[in-house]
Amino acid sequence: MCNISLTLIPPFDLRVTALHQTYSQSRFGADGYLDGAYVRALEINSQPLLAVVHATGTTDMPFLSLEITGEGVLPSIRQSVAESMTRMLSLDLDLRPFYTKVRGDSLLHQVTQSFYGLHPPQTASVFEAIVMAIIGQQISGAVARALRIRTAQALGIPLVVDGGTLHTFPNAVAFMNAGHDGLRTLGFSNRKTEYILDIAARAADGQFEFDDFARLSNTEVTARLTQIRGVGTWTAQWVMLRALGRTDQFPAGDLALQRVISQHYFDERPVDQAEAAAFAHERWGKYAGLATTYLFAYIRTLRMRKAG
DNA sequence: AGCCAGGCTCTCG
DNA sequence: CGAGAGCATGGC
Repeated sequence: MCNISLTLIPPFDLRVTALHQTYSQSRFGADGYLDGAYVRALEINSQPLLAVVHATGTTDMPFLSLEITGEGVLPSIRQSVAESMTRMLSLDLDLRPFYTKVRGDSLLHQVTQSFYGLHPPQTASVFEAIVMAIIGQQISGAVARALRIRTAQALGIPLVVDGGTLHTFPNAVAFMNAGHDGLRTLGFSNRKTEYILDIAARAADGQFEFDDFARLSNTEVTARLTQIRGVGTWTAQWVMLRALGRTDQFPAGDLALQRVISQHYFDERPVDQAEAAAFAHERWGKYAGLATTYLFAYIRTLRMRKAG
């Protein structure tokens, strides 16, 4: 199987980007960072496969190559896998204007140095982003991570890698087959179970295609997504950040973001959603979504420091 | 033990 | 309209 080379805009650090996707684990559901490679279990045209991305060179001048493994993988899908990886690793995104913008920012300048070359990783589908966001609603990061892993392991298609296993993100039919009881057993609340089953039905109905969202403005996407039960502004913004690459989105309703803003820019004085939104857009402008990614990278290091 | 987590919906003044 | 209850479960 020959490799495909992927073009990108530097700086790009594969390790930092992949570990952001895996919550610093070697394996997290469908994503892995193994032996220096980003590994992702994908289902393309009902075909389970592994996409493996290797990097050589430096962060400022990296070279990426894509390898595809799986049984009976037809050469004809190689191009779609390459496009998925390009999108999921935000390879076409230029970080430099953002770095320039935050040069004078007391917190973000430091964070962008620590995570230099972090491109905001994306989900494989809009459906995946919606479900992942709903899982994360209200509950702590630890609970959300446990639930996400449990869900992938129970409902995704297993693919063996390096003696371990990665699972594809469960498709809509897998959620529907699990049904109400199956999802409750995994630890979803009654409400979230209902939301996700409805969303799975919509996904199976073809309502979450990338192409349909691509031509919609942020406002239009928000309007469309928040019509769905279980999806509020916060969730819609996360979907835009995680699946649609809208790097201007700032989920100001997010408690963790409000806290970090309060601590670093308001001398611990609590800020509410409106204040956080006004601050973020005034300070980071159209890069507020990139600021979100980096702030969460930073927030996660705080938690790990606490735990470890 | 009890309270809070990377929200959202529904209900009730 | 705004305020408040309830939700699942892991960690402190």
